[in-house]
Amino acid sequence: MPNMHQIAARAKVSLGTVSHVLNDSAKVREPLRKRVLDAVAALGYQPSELARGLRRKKTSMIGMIIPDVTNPFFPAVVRGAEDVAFANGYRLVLCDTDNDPAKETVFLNELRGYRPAGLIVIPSSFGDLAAQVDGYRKAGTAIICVDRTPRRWDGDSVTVANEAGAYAATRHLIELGHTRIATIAGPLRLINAKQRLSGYKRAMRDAGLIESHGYIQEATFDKAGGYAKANVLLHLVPRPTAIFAANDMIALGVLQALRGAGLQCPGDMSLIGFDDLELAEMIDPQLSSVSQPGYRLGASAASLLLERVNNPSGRAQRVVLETELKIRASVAAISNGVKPSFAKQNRVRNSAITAR
Amino acid sequence: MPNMHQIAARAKVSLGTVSHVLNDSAKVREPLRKRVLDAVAALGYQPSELARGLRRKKTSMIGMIIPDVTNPFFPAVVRGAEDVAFANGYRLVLCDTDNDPAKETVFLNELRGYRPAGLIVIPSSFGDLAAQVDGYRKAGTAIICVDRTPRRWDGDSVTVANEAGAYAATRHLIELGHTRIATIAGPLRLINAKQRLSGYKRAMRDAGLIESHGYIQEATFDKAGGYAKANVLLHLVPRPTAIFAANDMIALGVLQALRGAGLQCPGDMSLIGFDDLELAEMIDPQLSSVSQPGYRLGASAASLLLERVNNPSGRAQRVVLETELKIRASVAAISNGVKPSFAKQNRVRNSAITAR
DNA sequence: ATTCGACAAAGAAACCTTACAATTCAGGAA
DNA sequence: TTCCTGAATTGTAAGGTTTCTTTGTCGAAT
Repeated sequence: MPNMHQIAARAKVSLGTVSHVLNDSAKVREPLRKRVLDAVAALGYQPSELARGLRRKKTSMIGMIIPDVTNPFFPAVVRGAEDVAFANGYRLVLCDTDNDPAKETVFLNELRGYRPAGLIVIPSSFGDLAAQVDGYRKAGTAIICVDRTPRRWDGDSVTVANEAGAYAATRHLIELGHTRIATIAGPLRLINAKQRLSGYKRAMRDAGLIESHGYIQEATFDKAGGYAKANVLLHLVPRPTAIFAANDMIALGVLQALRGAGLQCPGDMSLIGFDDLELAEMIDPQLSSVSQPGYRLGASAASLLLERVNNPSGRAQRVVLETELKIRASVAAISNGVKPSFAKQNRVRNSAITAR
Repeated sequence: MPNMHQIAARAKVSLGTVSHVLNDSAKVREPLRKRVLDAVAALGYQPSELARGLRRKKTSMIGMIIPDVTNPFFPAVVRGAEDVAFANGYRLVLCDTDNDPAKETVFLNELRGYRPAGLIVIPSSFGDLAAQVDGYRKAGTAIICVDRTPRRWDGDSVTVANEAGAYAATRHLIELGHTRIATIAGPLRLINAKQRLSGYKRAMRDAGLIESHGYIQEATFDKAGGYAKANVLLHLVPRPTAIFAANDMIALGVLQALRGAGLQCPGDMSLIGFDDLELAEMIDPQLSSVSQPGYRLGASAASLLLERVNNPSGRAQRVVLETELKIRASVAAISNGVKPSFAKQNRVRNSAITAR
């Protein structure tokens, strides 16, 4: 591959001049400029990002660490981030941790060697990111957390209103007359799973509903997790009449379990998910879900990150995007239950309206 | 960030020794070795992949160019490639072309600057890859095409038996008694779209069915494309009774159009897709589809590529994976049609059994 | 006519690593 | 003891770029 020396030689200018032409870093008189450009075209020269990065101590790569490309929610985020990054001349290095903290650590370590301009992380674990952050910050690499943050994260982040979304979903089930409402939470070491569980709990409390034993299950954020824990819930006595699943993949697992048990949704069981994946409205029955804007999550993260790259100091920003409850066919009013009046949030929080 | 010099100074050894310890490129006596490792740990040293790549003229990055992360088929491929690459110490740089040849060109150009060890490409266009390949090959960068290849591609590739899959799908519809079978093909500049169309045509020919005017529609490989062209098909007279969609996203668009027109699937229209996305069996009705192994496609591509990286010469390999027809609820036998006997492929190819 | 300033271009150093050639050392054979 | 051999270690150049410093040129001002 040709290098700058060869361009310089062919254009009969110095190395520095070639660099200035290529980067617009100083004025170069038109005739010389043209000679350089001609040489570049003639030799099919492509600058080495390696040498460039080595010299500048920074590349135009952005490392993105996600838990699983296979969960359709994350590609949406990736897409958002990619679009913004690309438009600004940055490239995305995608790392899939497979929800494995060990793999996450490896990526976090290795990525430093590429001197990326920034990192967009959807963390899978609490500890490692926090431990690594210092190293990155010292190297002048910006980091932003998306969708979830590690414990006590004090950097930039873009997340959604998980607690409020879960509250709205649970509340909707309550308003339909359900009282035996279970939830399948995500892994509780993840802050978003925790927040969604809090939202569920607060709605239950606000309605004066009592947590039944076993009605709160913790699962991995995938179909298999949902399937397994749904089967646990289905064997409880009394059986819940509604389930709030902490994400749509879990909800899909629930549907599968229901089908396996010969139960109808929403006839025997109402179900609300979280994410509102594109497929939510295509499946049978159409899945109610708390919609979160995956693309915007990624896009905001990328633009915030780039802002930070250009202005490393400055207060950390925490963007929180809204969610929206989409009601579809997977929920039904309970026929034989007593419909409880829903306690006003500000008035009776924690008070004791018992509906049963 | 600390560099090798500082490690060498702290460990009181030469630069070369540090390098040997780090790369296992020569034996180093245990005490020295330990001193080096201690210094590395103490300073939190991380080798610069940039300097390394610059020196070696090659990095351990693999560029992967895909048309759209948002189509669930591609993440599966990515996942397969990522797993294999990761296991071998390579990292994936993901580029999303958004099906835009211009963007593809940009990526192809820019990526060279990073001196990746190899490229895994799902091409969106015919021309550009072919034009770039020479440059890459000269730079010693291996390239492999996945899922599709450009016209006259003579390098490594991993694809599926598109023609056979489409043939099987169409043949199944014919065997159910359908005679008015339409297809919504993908963009015909893509070889896989073309092959699937050929499979459809051959099945029709083999059964002696005549191509009706307008029964072959070309669409983009997404839901919007399927929706638009399905609406065209629904207004044809006589209306087709079955549609073979060139991928599942198109099929989803078809379902949407059917719903919009108040038609039943499979009652009024049988439908088979291609890809067998995970969601195919979750939607209503469950979608029949030609299953192709996305993960294996990616994994094979990555391992083939790595083989080629280590052994640049050697004949180009073309791996073709099998497809499998999955029949689900979206197809039904036609009630009032005459069921044609399906012509044996080897006997009556191109002969004139007319079924209507 | 000389000096000054502005600007363009050239040249050299630095970035961090690896590969290779050169040097040192220990131990065995003569 | 001296020489030789093989292994361990060291020194240095190279790789391609950017950036800083220096040199050179030209017109304007003194």
